Amino acid sequence: MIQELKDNYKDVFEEGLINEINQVATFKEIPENFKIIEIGDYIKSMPLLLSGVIKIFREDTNGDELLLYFLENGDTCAMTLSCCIGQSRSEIRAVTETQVKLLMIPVQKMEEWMAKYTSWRAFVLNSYHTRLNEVMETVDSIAFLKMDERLLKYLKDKARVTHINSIHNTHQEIAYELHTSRVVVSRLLKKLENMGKIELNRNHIRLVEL
Amino acid sequence: MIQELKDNYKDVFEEGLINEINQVATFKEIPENFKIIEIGDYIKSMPLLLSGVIKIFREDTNGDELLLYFLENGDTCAMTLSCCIGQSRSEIRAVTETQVKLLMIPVQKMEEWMAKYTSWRAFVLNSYHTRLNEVMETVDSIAFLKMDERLLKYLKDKARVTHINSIHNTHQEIAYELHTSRVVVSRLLKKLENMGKIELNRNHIRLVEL
DNA sequence: ATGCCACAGTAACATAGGTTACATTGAAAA
DNA sequence: TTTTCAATGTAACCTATGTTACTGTGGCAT
Repeated sequence: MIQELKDNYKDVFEEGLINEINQVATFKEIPENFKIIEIGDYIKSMPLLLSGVIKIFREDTNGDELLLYFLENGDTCAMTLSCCIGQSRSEIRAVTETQVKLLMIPVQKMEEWMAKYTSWRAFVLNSYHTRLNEVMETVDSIAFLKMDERLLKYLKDKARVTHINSIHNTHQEIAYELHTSRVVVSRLLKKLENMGKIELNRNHIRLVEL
Repeated sequence: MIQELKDNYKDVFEEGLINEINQVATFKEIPENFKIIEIGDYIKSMPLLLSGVIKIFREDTNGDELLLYFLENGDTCAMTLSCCIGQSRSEIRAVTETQVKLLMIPVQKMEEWMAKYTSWRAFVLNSYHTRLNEVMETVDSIAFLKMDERLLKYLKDKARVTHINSIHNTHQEIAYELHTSRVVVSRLLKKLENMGKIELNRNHIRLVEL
């Protein structure tokens, strides 16, 4: 029995389902900063996150990208869910933020379990619900917040999901994820530092308050 | 038997399900510009759209609002779906754009059918998939497009869902839906008119090309 | 016909954020 | 230690969009 599966999902799935997952799922360990899914990919199996953090990106036709949200332990990517079901291509890119452990579940099992297990149906629907809310929160950020507020939110979100009070990123990387420019990020970070909200160091940023 | 139910869903749902829907659903006819769901509402039954167009809005804490997307014939609001299931409050506002006809389905039936009917499961999952993609398209618009491009896209989307080549809105109303100001909308509409893409008239705008 | 008023046009200005260019600095490599 | 270079700081400028304020106008009500 895969230990993380039992630890993370024993209160979510009934025992029979956990056993089935244990039998058919493939365990994978993937290093930090690794591209798991690219836009346009066909999805053959559904990932279930056991540990670590995954970043989900959206990209436009010019290659500009934007961070949509983070996936944490216990999450699954609803985008991938619907790609599995709908036989359609991925609309997003998934990149590991930290080292991750995950289970890959064959698509046909997904369908089978939808009919068979109440807990699986609840899980799938709940994943969609969570993801939908997450994308809407992203809409809120872009539509209603100014760049300095978005930047601070980004830093706090990143600290939350990684459980580290310190962000190890260059300004350029942050700029890509927020779809702005390095100069703007540097400018606003300095402003946040002057306000006493963060401390700037080379290659990492410390949040003063969480 | 509700005629629109049969007409719209005979290829989507198996006959038994259509009969069940016909028995338990309540038929409603609602006039144009009517608020169906407000942010914070508890949802007791799930709406199924038979005809007409519904607008879905997001709002921030200052009361600023933003159009997320339109619902058309055959759609259901996935937000509502997940509110039903998760017992949570609505995160969005729903307003009729045209007169609409819809069926209200009790929540407990939804759950029951998830176990019983393959076609219902497919429908629910497909709704989530579509809605998720729609919100992501909204993210794209806000993140990657300039206001004049967003404006033109808005006009085209509205023309598409209403099947009318002419938009009957004041500049102020458009400004609210795009979360910008009336002056900006007027300015950019004039620019689009000069480019030959639209024709401006009092209280309505005609799209030259679709 | 006349007055009223919501709607639209437009100028002038303010500001956030994007762009270019260059200086400074910390840390790793030689 | 010295060199090197990615990372950061910062000034100066540009553009899109938001804001304020005022004008013009079509159509309805009296």
